[in-house]
Amino acid sequence: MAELADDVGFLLSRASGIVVRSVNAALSDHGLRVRQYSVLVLVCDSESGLPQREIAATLGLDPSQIVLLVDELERADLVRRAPSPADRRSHLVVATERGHATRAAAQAAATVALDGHLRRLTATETSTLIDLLRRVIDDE
Amino acid sequence: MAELADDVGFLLSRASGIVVRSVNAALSDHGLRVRQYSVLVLVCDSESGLPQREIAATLGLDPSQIVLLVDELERADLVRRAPSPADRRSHLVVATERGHATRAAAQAAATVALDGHLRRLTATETSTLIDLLRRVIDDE
DNA sequence: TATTGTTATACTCTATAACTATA
DNA sequence: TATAGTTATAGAGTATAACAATA
Repeated sequence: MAELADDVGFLLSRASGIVVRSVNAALSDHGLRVRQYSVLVLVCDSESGLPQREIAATLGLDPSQIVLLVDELERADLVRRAPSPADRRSHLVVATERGHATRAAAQAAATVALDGHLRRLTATETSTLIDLLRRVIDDE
Repeated sequence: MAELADDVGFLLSRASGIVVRSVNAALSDHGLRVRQYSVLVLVCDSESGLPQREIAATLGLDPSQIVLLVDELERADLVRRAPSPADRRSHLVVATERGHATRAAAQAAATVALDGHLRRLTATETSTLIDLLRRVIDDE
């Protein structure tokens, strides 16, 4: 990896920066940024809500960061903290009606923004990229 | 892209975060972080130094950010600002002897850290990843 | 007028440590 | 004693705007 243009680390952070920036711009119409959005998506896709610890693990963030993200989502009435029936220490983060609706609209906007950056890749190449990125991540 | 695990944006930022974190840890022995390091690499690989504007464009950063990065590298005696013969507004950032030596050692450390995350990918797959990332970036 | 480098500022993201209430 | 959530803080990264010197 002599050249910077061949450095996977550099390319990853550059690509990530570019994509995150434009997805953030697309999400701003919905009052979201990528981090809040990814929490919302996880919660919406869960059956009966998720404990914050699990959200943190899935997103690779520290649990203390989830607190603030959920605070913001709760303030916007997109999710709420429900008591966990099994463990009184734990909250289950559950999406509200408004949360589900916002997620759908936000996801549509995010997809458009993302697709703009993937338009030079075929569907097969995009799948390959996803597979390769997953294997880099799983390695952690 | 229903699932978060299939979202290229999420995967990119997650992979980038993981790799940057461990490359930063590897570079810390050399008093560098990835952003300073990437400036150093660019400067070392240039024939006769680079104007800051060009560094900014290549790295996708704002010129005002380059000022601080070059300040730090200069303070560590890894680069120096030389007057540009052609344009008195512009400085050419040039690597010092110490800069070249540090770059070599830092690059070796960064490569080890990076390879740790790529070990599940074949050489061909790594090349494919590089190609795909470049095409996502070029699209900007 | 436009461009290079610079300074300043504000905001977001990341990283830790410590605290509380429960288990 | 360990774990879930929380609070606090500091540092790094990102985004803009404005300015002086020079083109």
